[in-house]
Amino acid sequence: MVCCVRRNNYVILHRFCYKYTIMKNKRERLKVVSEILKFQVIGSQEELLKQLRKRGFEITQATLSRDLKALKVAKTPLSNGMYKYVLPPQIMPISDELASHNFTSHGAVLSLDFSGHLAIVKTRPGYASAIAWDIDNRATDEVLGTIAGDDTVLLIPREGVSRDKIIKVINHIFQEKN
Amino acid sequence: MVCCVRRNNYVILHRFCYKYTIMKNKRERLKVVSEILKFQVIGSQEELLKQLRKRGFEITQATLSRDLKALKVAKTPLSNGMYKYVLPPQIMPISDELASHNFTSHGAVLSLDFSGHLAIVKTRPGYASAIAWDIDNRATDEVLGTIAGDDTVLLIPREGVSRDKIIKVINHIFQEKN
DNA sequence: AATTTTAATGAAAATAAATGCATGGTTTGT
DNA sequence: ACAAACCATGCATTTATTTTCATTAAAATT
Repeated sequence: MVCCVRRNNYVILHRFCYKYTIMKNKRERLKVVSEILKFQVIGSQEELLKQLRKRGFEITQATLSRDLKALKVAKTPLSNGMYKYVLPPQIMPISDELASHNFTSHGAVLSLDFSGHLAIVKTRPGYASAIAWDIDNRATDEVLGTIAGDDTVLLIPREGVSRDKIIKVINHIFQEKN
Repeated sequence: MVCCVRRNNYVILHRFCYKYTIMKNKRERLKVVSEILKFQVIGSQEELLKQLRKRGFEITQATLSRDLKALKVAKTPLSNGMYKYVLPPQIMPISDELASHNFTSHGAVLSLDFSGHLAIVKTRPGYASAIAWDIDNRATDEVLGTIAGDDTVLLIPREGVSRDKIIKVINHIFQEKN
């Protein structure tokens, strides 16, 4: 940006337009890809492509393959025999814009408690299903399944998963900011 | 496993031999695959196959694909433009219980797993209630009750009912000819 | 011991994913 | 502004991976 100071108005305008037209598409697309993969179980590029089309991105599988490579997205097998594309753990910071779409990070999760090997997540009224869905999709390794009521989620940890681990995972998924 | 107590020595010996002859090959192979992936950058199954051949394992790429799936090995892009197969963070024991049973014939039932004395049935979205109803009505002897969410059924077995029994019953209920 | 089930596997078919090449805009340097 | 170097992308193709089908050995059941 600093370098723009040295340039004349024409060029600055030029670059401005550029950022607004071309690059934005790719960046935006990568962001959207991240968001989709963060919250959904996607097992193939074709599948992901459909999701992107829903959101107005008209690209081919070739481009998507390159995008996934750029994002370092890995394809991993799940316990249920399917596959899932997963984002790298730490590399992708969540932008504020994206975070704002994630209503769950706005305090919908109120508490987490345990009874025996079961966990109970309390949420704001009406949020339980949404929260449960997030848990299902983002903690598949630690959580066997969830059952949601209106403001309560029953969380069944996998065998051998400690309370601490559950706490950590829930915290990670629903932490206020990233 | 408890059931083995009831069996005679012949059977026990028989099973022992089995584990030692056949299974050992596969288990050994999976171990070796893990070892290789732990220390080398492997970018394709063919490449890994070569390493295995070096070590005396004569299998095809199809089998390797299955092995990698069983080990939950993910293929991830590297910064240098190549790919690498990576082991999952914590090496989890493979749920043979789950792997050995297919619920796909019914379509709506995706998986069955256990945590403590509870069982979790995963279904396609929206099917949980219907599945739970079927279970309630057709497995009254084995199942105390169920609670259904949207895509998850919490199944509470009666006291003294084994996991194996539950697996069999669920399989039986949702079996369909192809 | 005979019969039925289950598990592992290879071969081949079916999918899925990666890539070479070409094209059309973009940016940079002059 | 012009030329050269770039980047993002689609298309076609290649390469890679997954799955289906059939077979065989092994294990459970009767």
